[in-house]
Amino acid sequence: MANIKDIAKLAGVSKSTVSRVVSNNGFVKEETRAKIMKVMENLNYRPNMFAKGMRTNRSFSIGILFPDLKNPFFTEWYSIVDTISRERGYLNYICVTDPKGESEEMRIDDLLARSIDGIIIFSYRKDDAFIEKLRKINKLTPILCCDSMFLDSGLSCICADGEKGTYNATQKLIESGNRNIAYIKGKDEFSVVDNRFEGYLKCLADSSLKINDAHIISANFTRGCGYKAAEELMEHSNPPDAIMAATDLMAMGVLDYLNKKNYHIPDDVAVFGYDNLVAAKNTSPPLSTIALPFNEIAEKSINTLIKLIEEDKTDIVVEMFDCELKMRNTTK
Amino acid sequence: MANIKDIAKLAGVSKSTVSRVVSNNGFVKEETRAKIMKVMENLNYRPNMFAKGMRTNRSFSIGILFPDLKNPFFTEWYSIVDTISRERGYLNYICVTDPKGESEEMRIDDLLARSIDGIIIFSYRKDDAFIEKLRKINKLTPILCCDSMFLDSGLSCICADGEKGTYNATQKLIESGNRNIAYIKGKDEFSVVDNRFEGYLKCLADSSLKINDAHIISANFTRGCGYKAAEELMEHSNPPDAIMAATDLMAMGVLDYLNKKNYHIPDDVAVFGYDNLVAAKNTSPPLSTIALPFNEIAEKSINTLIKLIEEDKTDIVVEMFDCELKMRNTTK
DNA sequence: TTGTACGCGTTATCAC
DNA sequence: GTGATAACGCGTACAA
Repeated sequence: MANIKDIAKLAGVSKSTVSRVVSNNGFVKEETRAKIMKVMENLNYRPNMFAKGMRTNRSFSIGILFPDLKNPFFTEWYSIVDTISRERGYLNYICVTDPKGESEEMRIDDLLARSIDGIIIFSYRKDDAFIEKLRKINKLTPILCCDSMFLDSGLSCICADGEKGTYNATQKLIESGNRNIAYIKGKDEFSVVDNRFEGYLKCLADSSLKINDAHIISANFTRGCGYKAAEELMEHSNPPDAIMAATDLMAMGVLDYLNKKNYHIPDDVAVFGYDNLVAAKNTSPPLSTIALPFNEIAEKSINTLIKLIEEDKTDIVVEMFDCELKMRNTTK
Repeated sequence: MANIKDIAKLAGVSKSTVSRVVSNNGFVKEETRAKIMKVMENLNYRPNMFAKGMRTNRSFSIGILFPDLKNPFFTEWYSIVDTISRERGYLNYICVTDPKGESEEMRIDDLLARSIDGIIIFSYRKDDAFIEKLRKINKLTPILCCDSMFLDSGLSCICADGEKGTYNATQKLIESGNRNIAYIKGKDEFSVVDNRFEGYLKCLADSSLKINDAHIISANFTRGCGYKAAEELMEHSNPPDAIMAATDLMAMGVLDYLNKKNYHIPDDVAVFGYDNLVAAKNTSPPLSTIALPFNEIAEKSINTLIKLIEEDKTDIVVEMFDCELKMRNTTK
């Protein structure tokens, strides 16, 4: 691949002049610039990132940690993020972390060893030692968290207000006459969406409805788990008249069960999901759910990280986005 | 951060000796080695990847190009690939390419500028100029293609035998008495799965069934497109008694339509998908489909690329995996 | 407005 | 076994 010296020779100038054109700083005569640009075009010149990085200590690489790529949320989110990073000259390392075990910290070390410019992290973990490590790293390499569980950790964080969203959804169910509202939450060790559950609890309390422990189930985020949770709920001596799930995927499992058992939705049982997956429009019946402002969150995440990288490395940015209720046919 | 010179000074040796210890090649007296190791430990020394890369032209990074992350196939595939690359000391850049436009070539240039060690590519494109460019790059930087469309392009390729898989599925439908088998293929400009279509054509020909042009629809890989295609097929004066789709996602759209119009599946119309998505088990009724050997393909892809990188850079490896029919309830 | 010269942290090639 | 030294491609004072 052509280097800056080749360009200089062909354009009949010195490499410093080429460098000035490439990095767009310093004065270059318009004519010279045009000529150099043309040669670069012809040779399809790209600056060597190693050499550049050695001088500037910047890699224009970002590390992104996902705990689980199978969740459609991440891919949706990443499609947007990748577009923006490319536009701004960055490329992303994608690391899939294992929620069990130490792989998160190891992946972070791998990334750091490659002198990445910043890190975006979706995580299951939140123990103090881990947070402390992140905070330390953040002093040199900006970290952006995308889980509400990091809200008060002294780290930058862009996420959706799952508590408020769930609160509003619960309220909607209550307004429609539901009084026995069950909730399928995530397993305790994966506390990513715990704040959603908080919204449910808070709304019941505010509405003076009693919280029935038998109506709260922990499941593992899969459709199958949603199915089983619904089974457990509906076979209970006092079955609920509405089921909320912390994710659409689990809500779809609930629908699978209810449909199979010929329950009438929403009259026998109402169902509320969370995420507004594309697939949620096509369930039978179409799923009422809580929509995150996907695009805004994705755009804000990457733009914020790049801002932190390029401007104020040690700033802490925290922003929460409101969710929106999508009332479809699983609610009255 | 400490560099090799600091270590050398503190250990009272030259940086060449430190380098020999770090990269573990060349002879160093055990005593000297121990002393150097200790100093490195104390200063928490990490080699600078920029300088190292500049010298060796190796980044231990791999670039992966996906045309569309929303297809669950990719995420499934990548989860496996990422695990293996980490084990072998690599990290992956993930680029989402835009099927329309030149973004593929630009992303490849971006990757090359970062001196990635190898490229894995899933692509929509296959024009001669593009292939030629890839072939040229492949002389220096190993490229592995994961689409059957690259089979005869002189590039390394690991993929599933979509032609044979579709041939077998078509045969199965014919054996069950279906005679009017429609096929929903991809748009012509996105020829990724054309070989699947070939299998359909070949089987019809081998079975002396007439190919009805009105029963062949090009659609755009979404669920909605599958729906519309089914609508077009079923409203035709001579509707089919079976519909095959090039992907499960489109087949699911077909089911959406047929269910809505209260067709009886599979008696009125049989349906066959392709991909064996996790979701295909949960459609109503559960979708008969063609399963790719996911894990094997994923493992083989990354291991092959790393082999090409580390051993025989210019070798060409081609391997095709057989598919397996999953007969569920959308077929007789 | 442009060119010269040097250094960034490594590894590789010598010579000792 | 070890050390000096030359690259690798780029950015940037400083000189012209």
